[in-house]
Amino acid sequence: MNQAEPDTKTRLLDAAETLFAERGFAATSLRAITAAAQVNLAAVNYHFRSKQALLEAVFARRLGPINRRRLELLASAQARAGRRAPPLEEILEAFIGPAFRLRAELAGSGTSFQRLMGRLFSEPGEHVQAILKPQFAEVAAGFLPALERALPRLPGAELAARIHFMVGAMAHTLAGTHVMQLFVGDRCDPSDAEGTIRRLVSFLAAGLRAPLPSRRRPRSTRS
Amino acid sequence: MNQAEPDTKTRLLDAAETLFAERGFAATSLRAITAAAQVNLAAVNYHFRSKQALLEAVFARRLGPINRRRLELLASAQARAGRRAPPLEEILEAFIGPAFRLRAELAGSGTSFQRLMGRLFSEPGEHVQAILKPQFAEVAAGFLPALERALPRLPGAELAARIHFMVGAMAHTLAGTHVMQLFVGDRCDPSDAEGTIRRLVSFLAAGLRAPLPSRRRPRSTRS
DNA sequence: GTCTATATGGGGATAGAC
DNA sequence: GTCTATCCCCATATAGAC
Repeated sequence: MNQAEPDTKTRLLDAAETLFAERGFAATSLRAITAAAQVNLAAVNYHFRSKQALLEAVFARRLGPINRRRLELLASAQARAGRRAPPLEEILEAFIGPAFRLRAELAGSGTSFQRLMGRLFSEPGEHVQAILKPQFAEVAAGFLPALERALPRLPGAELAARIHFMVGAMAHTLAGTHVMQLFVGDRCDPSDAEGTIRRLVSFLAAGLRAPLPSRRRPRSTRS
Repeated sequence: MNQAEPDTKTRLLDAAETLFAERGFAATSLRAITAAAQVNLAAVNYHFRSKQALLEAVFARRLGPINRRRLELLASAQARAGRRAPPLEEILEAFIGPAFRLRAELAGSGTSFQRLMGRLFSEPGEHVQAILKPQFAEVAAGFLPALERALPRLPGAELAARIHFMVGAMAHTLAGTHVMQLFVGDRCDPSDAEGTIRRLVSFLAAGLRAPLPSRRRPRSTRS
């Protein structure tokens, strides 16, 4: 429990989290992880069964608390709203906030897990998907009805597409993009979690409330 | 030039495009690629120099035309608008459309490249970033001023953040997410490119025009 | 241009001493 | 729980015959 010298298992989790986030799962060798953790190579297969199981453990450690916090915040927003639907902004804040506040709460390693989580959404591979499915099924069951109530006039297919966009914006921001430095320069401060959350909530709320797209664009812009 | 039997180089590009999109770069072996292309293993190092160079060739083949089309569409929108700024929706359509119309234009392999491009935005690794930088610098130079003119009252830092969100939504949609099937079921038809473009433009235009987030939320939602 | 064969290194996983 | 040593497979890349 001494923070100066965590035990082997924790050191492995920390190192794996960082390296998986930086290089991706397939490109990270167990040798690199054990070297970074200053642990023997065989320790991975003793404490975890395999590289795959190590990845699962990395996620299990963080994702549970995040999703619990999400549902807590949603529940308290619903309690405040009484019988009516909570405001869209509060629903979004409940979903987004816990993920982005990791960095502040965990100091060093919060950043890595944010990046890892962001990347994972667009990562292929069935093992990865298998990790996330049960975790997200629970939050989906809570947030989907809330969003439907907050946006009662939005058709289901449209809501589905917009949730898709929303997750994309969030995941990309969590991943801490690289390419976009070209567009935006360094005017974004990624360590300003509260500012990022406010901006994201404002952007997404407006997008989710957007008027339905017309079936044909008003002015002909044929490609 | 016979489409029934493309030459070895093209077969390799096609197979690499598909497999990189499905499994990621590091997780795809040259053996898998040559097997899928029904080509000898050594052909990769004859036609391209290395695995890395093969990836670059896969991108060079598609990204150039897409970005050229983007700038053409932007230019024609600007021509229609005369001295005024083109409508935001037309700018977005010019940026988004060409990427999503790949699928229709290329039949089979368009889908793979869309997925690959979407994933690449959040992928780490300097080689990958090095591929995209020069390509995107050009489109950024065209679109950034156009967006600034279309959103004259938006502060620069805010615009930067929102472009970030925009790219995330687009990349995630291109990647053809997996996890989100839980949220949305199968109510999204990914083959409906025009529908997706319309929805994305509508969502993003509203998000980009969103009111500035207040520095403190009106109602206290402390975490 | 295309093949076989191989060089060379790194990967995950494990056995068994301590 | 931790270490050394090693098994065994697969990776990229190349050499050289055809």
